[in-house]
Amino acid sequence: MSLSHLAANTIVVLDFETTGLSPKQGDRAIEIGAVKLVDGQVVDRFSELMDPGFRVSGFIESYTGISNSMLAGAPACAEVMHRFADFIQGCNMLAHNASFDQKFLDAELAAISRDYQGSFVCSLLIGRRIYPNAPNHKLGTLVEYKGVQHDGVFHRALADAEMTAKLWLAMLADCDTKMTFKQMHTLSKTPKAKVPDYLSALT
DNA sequence: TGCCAGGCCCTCTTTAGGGCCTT
Repeated sequence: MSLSHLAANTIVVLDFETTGLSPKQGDRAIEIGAVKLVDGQVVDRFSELMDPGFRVSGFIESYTGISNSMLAGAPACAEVMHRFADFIQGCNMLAHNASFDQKFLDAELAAISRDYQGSFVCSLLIGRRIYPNAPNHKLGTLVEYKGVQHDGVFHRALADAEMTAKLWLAMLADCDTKMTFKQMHTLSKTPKAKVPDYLSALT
């Protein structure tokens, strides 16, 4: 399905918390958070913990604030991901460092034989192109750099998805509010040296 | 035994190496 066959004005901004960096190494999702934007307005939210079936490391407990006891009472990944697959039907998606979230989405949906049609755009890649003078391009840094309001919660899925959505809207405002998802997708893939001048040094 | 992510992107590049980002 091409981008044009999806709801052009609807984007799901998503963020996974996981047991590690690589589903190929056995890592699983432990939380999914997402906000659905229609014409730049939040119209729906998704936030669920999920039990990966094994204990997470102390590092992950500390990094995310998600404890093994919290996960012990959560539904299994398969149950949550079925609901999330329904949530993202017909939508394009956005994430910060999207390749990371996409590989976990692909792995978790493959495990339950579900699929999706949307494409991903990456706010990290866009940030590197349009804010070259930012101290770095971590989500938290760009949120501060752009003065995006936040509640101080980081590394929880819904909070990070909300911040990524606000960052996305700030990026759109800086580039051109009328830029389409497809145009932003193209920008994210444009070699940095070929990004138009008026977009390549925003602050 | 020893290793253990992977895509993007820059540069002292392309016959490569290393930092940045995500958990």
